[in-house]
Amino acid sequence: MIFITWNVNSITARQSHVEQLLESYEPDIFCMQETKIIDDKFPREMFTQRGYEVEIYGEKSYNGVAIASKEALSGVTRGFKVEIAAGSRRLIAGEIGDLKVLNIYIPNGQAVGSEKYYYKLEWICALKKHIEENYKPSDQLVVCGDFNIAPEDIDVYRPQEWNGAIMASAEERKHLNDIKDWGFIDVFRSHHDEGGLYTWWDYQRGAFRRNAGFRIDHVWATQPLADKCAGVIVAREMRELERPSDHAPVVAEFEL
DNA sequence: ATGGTGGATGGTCCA
Repeated sequence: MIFITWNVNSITARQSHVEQLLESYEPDIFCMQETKIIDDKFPREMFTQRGYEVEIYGEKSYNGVAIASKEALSGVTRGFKVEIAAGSRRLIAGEIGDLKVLNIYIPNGQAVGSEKYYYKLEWICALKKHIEENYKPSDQLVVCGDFNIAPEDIDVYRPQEWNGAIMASAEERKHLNDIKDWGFIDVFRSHHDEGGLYTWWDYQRGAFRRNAGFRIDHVWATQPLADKCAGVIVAREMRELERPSDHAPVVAEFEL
């Protein structure tokens, strides 16, 4: 089973790239973030024409998440049960048989100490509560998406220069790690122990050319599912295309 | 120190 998560940075701007990704990898499940479009305007046909079902939760201009899958999702939920302040469309979940999928777009947080940073922390706390109330560590659960956090210094280009700034600060890392401790394995990291492997590069200053990136897009699996993970890669070639997303897809294979 | 880029939008905001 091929599983992909990708922050597309606008589904309309990235339509041809998404088509290329679907043709290259033929994912069974494809989770998207930052679709940036209201549900009525989402290009569903791109998926339905290729035999995918698609579940969406979008808004105008910002945020927005979606899941395309060869088999239809059941039990689809959108957002937290009780939305927190400034609730935005950043979470969609569903199930295929025994497999549970939770696709998230954690707020960026702008800068450590800013209002948006505290919203980011609050959102992560709400996510933890949501997971505790709706899942068990013994479930076959995958949580994926743009977490906007590089979990460790190894996930950051020149961490000494970044020095605890946004996406790498101790407080957001701790909040995220509290969720991981509930029962997740970072399956990319369990298959790769080296540094220099990133999923996001700033559009500015030739960051991709210099591999000045961050590993902020993740696939986390509970132990029963992580045991079935055969491999995880970053599809860097999607970042090399003309007018790319600033993120590259993360592709995981599970033997289900 | 600043600005550099990109998407949605039609001002700026967000990343």
